[in-house]
Amino acid sequence: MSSESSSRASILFPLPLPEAFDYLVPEGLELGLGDHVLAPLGKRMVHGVVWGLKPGPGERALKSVEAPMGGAPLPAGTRQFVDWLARYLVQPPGVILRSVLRSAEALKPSPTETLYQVSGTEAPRMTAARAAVLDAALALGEASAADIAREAGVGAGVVKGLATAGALTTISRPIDPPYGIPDPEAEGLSLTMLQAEAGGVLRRLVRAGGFQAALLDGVTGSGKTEVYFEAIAEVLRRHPDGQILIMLPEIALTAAVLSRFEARFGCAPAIWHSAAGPKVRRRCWREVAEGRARIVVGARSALFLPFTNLKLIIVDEEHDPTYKQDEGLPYQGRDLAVLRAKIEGAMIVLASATPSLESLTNAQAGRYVHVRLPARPGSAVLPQVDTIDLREHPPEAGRWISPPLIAAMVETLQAGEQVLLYLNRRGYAPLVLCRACGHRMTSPDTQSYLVEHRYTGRLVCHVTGFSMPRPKFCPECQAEDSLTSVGPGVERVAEEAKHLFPDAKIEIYSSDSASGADLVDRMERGEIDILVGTQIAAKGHNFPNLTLVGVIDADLGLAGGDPRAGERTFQTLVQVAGRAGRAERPGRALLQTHQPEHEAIQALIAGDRDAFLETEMMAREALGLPPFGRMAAISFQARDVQAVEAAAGRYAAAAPLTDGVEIWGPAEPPRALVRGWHRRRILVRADKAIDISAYLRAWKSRVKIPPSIRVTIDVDPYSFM
DNA sequence: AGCACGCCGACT
DNA sequence: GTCGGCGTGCTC
Repeated sequence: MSSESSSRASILFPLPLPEAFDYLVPEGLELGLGDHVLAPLGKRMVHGVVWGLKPGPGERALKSVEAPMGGAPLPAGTRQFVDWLARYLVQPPGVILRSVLRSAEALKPSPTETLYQVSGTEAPRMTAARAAVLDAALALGEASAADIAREAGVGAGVVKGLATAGALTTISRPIDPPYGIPDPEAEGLSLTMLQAEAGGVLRRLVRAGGFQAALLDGVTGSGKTEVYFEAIAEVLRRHPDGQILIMLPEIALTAAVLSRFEARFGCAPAIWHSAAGPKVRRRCWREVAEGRARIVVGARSALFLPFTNLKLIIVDEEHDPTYKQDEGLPYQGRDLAVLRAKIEGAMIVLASATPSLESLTNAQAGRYVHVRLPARPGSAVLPQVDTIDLREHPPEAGRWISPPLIAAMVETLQAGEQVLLYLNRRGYAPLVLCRACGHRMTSPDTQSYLVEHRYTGRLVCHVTGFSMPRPKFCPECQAEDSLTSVGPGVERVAEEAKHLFPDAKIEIYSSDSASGADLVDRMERGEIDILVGTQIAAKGHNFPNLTLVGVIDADLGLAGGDPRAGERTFQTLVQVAGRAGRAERPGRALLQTHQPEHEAIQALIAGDRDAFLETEMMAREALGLPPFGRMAAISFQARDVQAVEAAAGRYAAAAPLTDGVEIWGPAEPPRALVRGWHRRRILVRADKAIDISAYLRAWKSRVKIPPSIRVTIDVDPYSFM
C-alpha cells in the first residue's frame, strides 16, 4: 500500500440525500470509519460521518474533506443499524442518521472547567497568601480556582497567579461529569421463589451471551422489574464495559421508576427522553458514545444512541402503543429494539403483563424464550373482575354511573378504601350539539367534534388544539342557550361522583391535570377517596388502599375498523383492573358494558388471557394481518385537495403487480383534513414471505411526486382505522 | 435540509 | 423598470 496514493471517503450526512457522497481525503489526514468530519456540500460546510473508505482518487472530480471534528467515532453497530433501518423503513440513510445525531452539540469540544493542582515546582516570591493557596491546593487535590481560594481564604487571583508562576498546573476537564458506576450488589434482594427462578433464567441467558430475546410475561404486580434487574446485575458483573438500555413508554419515565433503580444499583442511570434539555442530552449522548455510561433509561428514541458495547436491552411494558412513533420518521420502537439487539449481539427482554400478539406469537414459535411470572409476591391477588350490563342496569338519564357501581362505591368508601373511576376521555363532554337545530360543534379545519372542557369553559379540538369559548348562541340557528353537552368525559364523571358523594375527596387525573406526580402521591397517602382518571391513571402506580376500579365504558375501543382495538381494550382493562388491591387487600373491578358477551370482556372476567388471544390471533390470521402478514401505509399530504388526490392516484397506479400483495385505496383516512392539510392514504398488505420494504422501495422508485406533496411511508402502521 | 436559480406580481 | 414571492432542482 503506497502512502502517496490519494484515497476517498464516503461521507453520510444527516440529510435526506439518496446516499453517502465521496470526498478526497487530504494528504496527512488519517480517517477511520465512523469518524465525524466537516465537508463542503454545495455552498456550506456540513457535519457528516465517514461511512466508507476507498483507495485511489476515483473517476470524477471530488471535493476534499475539510476537517475532522473529533469526538468518539460512531460505533460499527450503530452504523450498521442506520443502514439496516434505512432499508427497512424505506428512508434515505441520512434521515436515519439524523435521528442518531440528535445531539450534535455532543460533538463540539466539550465545555470544560479548569482545575488546579500543585505542580511541585517552587514558586518565586513566596507570600503568606501564596503559601495558604498551596496548602489548600495540596489538601484538595484537583480543585477549581474558586474552591482553592475559598479554602485558603484569599482571592481567586492568587490561585491564577501561582498557575502563571508555574507552582500550580492546570487541568481542563469536561464539565459534564461521568455517570456513577452501578453496583450490582448495592442492595440485598428479597425475591420470591418465583421471581428468583425467573431471574435465574434471565441470568443464564446473559451468561450464554450473544443475541437472544426473552418475553418476560407476568401479571401486574408480579415483580417484573425486580426480575429484569437480575439480568441487568448479571451484565454488570460479567461485562465490565457492557452497556444496558432500559426502554420505557415516555410517560412511565418518572421519578418513582428512577428512585427504584437507584435503590437497587446505588446510583442514578443516564436518562434519555425527548423532553430533556440540550445539556442533559449532550451529557448522555457523549457518555454513551465514549462507552462510559453503563445504563441508560430512556424512551423509544434512546434506541438511536451510539452505544459502543451494548449487551442488554429491556423493553418494559412492551405492548404499550406509545412505542410506535407516528410522526416524522414512523417506526415501532419495540421491533427496532429487537433489531438493534440482533445487530449488537445483545440480549433483549420484552416485559409486559399483557404482551402484544406479535411478541406472544414469537414466544410460541420458540423465537423468544418465554419466561412466565405467574403469581404476585405476598398475599395480594388479582382483583375479581365483573361486568355490569348497562342494558339491564342503566344509569339515570344524563348520568354515567350505574346503580350497581354506585352500591359498590358506597361499600368501598365506608370501609375507608379508595375508588378509581376509569374513563379514557378527557374533558367534560365529547360532543356539544344544539337542541334546536341539531348542529354539532366541530373544529373549523377538521371535521372532528369539539370536546367541552368545563374547567376552562372552552370547546377544544383534541386533534389540532384549536379552542374557543363555549358560545351562548348556536352558530347555526342563533338559538339562545340551546347548546347541550352529550356524553361523558372525566370531568363530567367527577361531577356526578361529587353529586353522589358530596363528602368524598375527588380528583381528576388526566393529561390535563396540572401535577400528575402530586396526585399520585396524594392517592398513595390516602388523601383522595375517588380518583377519576384517563389512560394515564392505568399505568404502573401502586395504590395500596385502592380496592375498587369502576370502568365507566368498557366498550370504548371495541368498535370501529381498527384490528388492534380488541387487543388494546383488553390490555388497558387488565392494567386498570390490576390497579385494584395491589397490597394485602383484595380488589375488584367492575366493567360497565353494553356487550358483556364480547370476547375481550369475557376473557377478562375469566382471567383467561390465552383464550382471548387465541380468538384474536385466529381473526388476524384469517385476514393475513400482522403478525401473520405485513402492513404498510403510504400517506399523501398537501394543501390542495385535487393535488393530493392526483398524486395518490398516480402512486397507486404505479404499484408493481406481485402475488401476495394487496393494495387498498387510495382512500380518505380518518382525519382527512387537519389544519388545512388534505390527506389520502394507500394501505398495503403483504404475505409474510414478502419483503415489504423491498417492494415499497421498488414502487417508490417508479413514481415521481412533486415536492409540494408530502409522502410518508409507514412500514408498520399501528392503527389504521 | 439549505441554497440558488428562475420566472411572474406590486413597488421606488 | 427592479425587489421578491416560493416552485424546482442539486448538492460528491
